[in-house]
Amino acid sequence: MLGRVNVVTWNVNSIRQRLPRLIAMLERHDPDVVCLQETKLTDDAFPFDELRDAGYHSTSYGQRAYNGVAVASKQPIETIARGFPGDPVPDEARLLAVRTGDLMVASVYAVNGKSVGDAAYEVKLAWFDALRSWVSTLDRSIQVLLAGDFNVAPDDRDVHDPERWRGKNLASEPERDRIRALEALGLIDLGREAAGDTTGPFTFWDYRAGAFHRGWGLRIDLVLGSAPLASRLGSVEVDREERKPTAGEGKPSDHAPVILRLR
DNA sequence: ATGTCACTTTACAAGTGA
Repeated sequence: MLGRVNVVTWNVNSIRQRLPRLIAMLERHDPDVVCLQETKLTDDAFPFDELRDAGYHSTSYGQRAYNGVAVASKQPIETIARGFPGDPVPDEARLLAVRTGDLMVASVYAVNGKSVGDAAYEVKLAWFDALRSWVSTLDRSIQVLLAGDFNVAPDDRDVHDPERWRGKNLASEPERDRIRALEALGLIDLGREAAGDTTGPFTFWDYRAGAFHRGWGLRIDLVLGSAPLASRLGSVEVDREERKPTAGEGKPSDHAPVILRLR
């Protein structure tokens, strides 16, 4: 008998800076599983003790200063993968896959790509191709979840101003093709599934230009589930309050937590 | 696009990445 399970994914943009807000988020949403991105610290500096005190096992795949992904869970965690074969930037900590409870969960932080035409953009596309190859090796007849910051707005409903973003990094067609390639393997965009044919909900607002205040958001934090997992879909919500400077101690991340509820 | 933030360093300002 499977119980209700809540999963949160959140790009915290430095777990050191965000720790008080992270602990408050855990108390607010009481998630069973949490996927974190941009922890920006090495494993030896990860706040395992603070998370344990909050009731969570946790596992980190980190690095100094940049990137870094982690998973926390109320259930014990078995690490499945740190990174994946063929990653064009293997020194960058961008994927941590685990087994916890009855789920296989990967915390994902995709290459940003900087801008279309930049060398980093080509790396981004190659990174997604390698990710696709790895996903193709997974048993997708079990409950698999890829959760994290994919740095791609899958279609025009996922950007505040489609014309302004047309062809730009985070919204370009080659990037969107990479998301569709993951969907072609049977993964389902649960955020879109839950939202239906509407705009948003957005998960990221640039720190600059007062983007949050002006509503200049993007939906780039995704929860992609295998069919057996999607069959348990309850809801997907964005905690946009958390993006506000006033929402907690210290400053907000530029990403809001995404809460996936499974039946 | 860019009114910011977080990181680093032959560091105490400036470059990088987002």
